[in-house]
Amino acid sequence: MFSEGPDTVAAMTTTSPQGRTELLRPDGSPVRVLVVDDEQSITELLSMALRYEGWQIRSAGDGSGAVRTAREFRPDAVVLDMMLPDMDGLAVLGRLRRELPDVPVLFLTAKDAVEDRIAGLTAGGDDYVTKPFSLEEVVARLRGLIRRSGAADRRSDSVLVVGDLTLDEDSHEVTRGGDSIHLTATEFELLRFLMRNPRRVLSKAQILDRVWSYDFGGQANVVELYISYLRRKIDAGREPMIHTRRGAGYLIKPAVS
Amino acid sequence: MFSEGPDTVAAMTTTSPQGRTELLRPDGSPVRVLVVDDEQSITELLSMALRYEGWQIRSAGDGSGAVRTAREFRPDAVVLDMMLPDMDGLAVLGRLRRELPDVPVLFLTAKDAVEDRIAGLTAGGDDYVTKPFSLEEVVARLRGLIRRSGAADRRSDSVLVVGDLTLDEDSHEVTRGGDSIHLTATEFELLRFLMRNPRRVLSKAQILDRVWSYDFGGQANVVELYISYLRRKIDAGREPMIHTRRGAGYLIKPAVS
DNA sequence: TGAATTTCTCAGGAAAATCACAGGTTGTAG
DNA sequence: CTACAACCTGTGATTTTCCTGAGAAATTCA
Repeated sequence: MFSEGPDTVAAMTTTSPQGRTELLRPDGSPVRVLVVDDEQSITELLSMALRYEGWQIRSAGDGSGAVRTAREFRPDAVVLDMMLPDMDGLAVLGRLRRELPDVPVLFLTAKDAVEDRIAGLTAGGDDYVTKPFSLEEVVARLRGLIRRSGAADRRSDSVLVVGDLTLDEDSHEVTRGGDSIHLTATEFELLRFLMRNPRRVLSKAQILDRVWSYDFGGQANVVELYISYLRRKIDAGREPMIHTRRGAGYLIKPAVS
Repeated sequence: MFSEGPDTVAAMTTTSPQGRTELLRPDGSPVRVLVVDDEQSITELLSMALRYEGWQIRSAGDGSGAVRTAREFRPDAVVLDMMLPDMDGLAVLGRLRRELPDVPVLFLTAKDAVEDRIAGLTAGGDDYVTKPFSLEEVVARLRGLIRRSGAADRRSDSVLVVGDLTLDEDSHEVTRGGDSIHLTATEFELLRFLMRNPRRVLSKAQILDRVWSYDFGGQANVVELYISYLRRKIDAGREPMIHTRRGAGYLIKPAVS
């Protein structure tokens, strides 16, 4: 049966007190994710962020450790750096596949070495992000993989809704009051983060930490700038949904409060 | 001078306040918090304030002491100064994470060092306050962290209610009789402090100590001024909820007592 | 490769918040 | 009733925070 089986991940969702929707396994236990990267700062960063999603995390620093942990931990998804010290990423993948045939993998890869090798791999339903990534990106991709891998129960949809504003995480489509709105990649991620935490004040530091890459070293006022861009596209001439809490941060909420 | 002597002492020694919602762990035992700072004045100040919340406190003055204490004390949350004598704040964080993977951390950091060093730290749901902080700020942030981490028993919600007045700590929204009221950051903190101690006289000294930063060197009548602001916004044309006890302090209570 | 798009820095200016000061008001002790 | 202490609040200076235009740098796409 699948009471303990990690391979069946129906994408049940439940809503926590904060209004956050969490992915859960059919038996109500938390989703399990294995993180594999040789840089410890990366595994720690990812573990933190993914635990905060309510998931159960294990990490490994090399290929053999990954295979060993996978066998015992039976994760529902794997985050795998393609650049590991002991063996080639493809070799690790092969061994993982033997242990966990149906588990989706999110590859981490350097910016340049993308197209050739990865393209083929993602054909099987896997996905990848390039380093340096933003946490929102990793979390979103992972949520998508897990959601789709539990094909039996695909009730959870990928659309966030706040008031008359909608954002589709799969198609990247954004509408307000029915009108389609074009956003750039960064604008999209910022809006997604806001909409995943509606009616909640988010500080500029929080936003920077989640939406921008972990190695971003620039000015903190990019957040102000992109809020400004979003307002121009989303609140333009309408009842504003993005609000400033001076000295605290920003929040999004339905217009007709 | 703003110490009235007897009144202050009387109010300070009042035992467990009624109407205060206390955070407890699932087994009913008090929440445990570890405070790490090398300035003893700071750890003492914090320990006193946090104990007053009904929490169990331990403190450490350096990184190695912090790790040692954490292992044995198993706190539900950690307050961590990023500037420690023996090791880098990030190093301490790493070691703490290994001991206590799921424990939320509240960082204390200098005002200017925010931009560079905080990057990535709030990613896992952690939070930070800048020195000099106000005690209310630290307590509120800690309560938020503990609440969200699930260490606390009841998934207590973030809304304070006194009569027809409500204050939401997540959205920073304040309403009276359904009408939304806009408050500035300082007004918000003052009202939060009053509402967390309803029907209780709070001296100007107490208010100054909790709501303003510990290094505030200004005139004591800022409290009067901000009470005045609050009244204008909250009691405007309604049955007053904020009352003056001449020679003693202020208190808030439901209008139709 | 060149053009279009996107990301980000910088800086000026607007808006808001904080606080000191001081004169007015109210409660109360004597 | 008087005088004083405690409290209230208008005014405005100072500081903080936020917004946004302009353009440079980087990236993407044809």
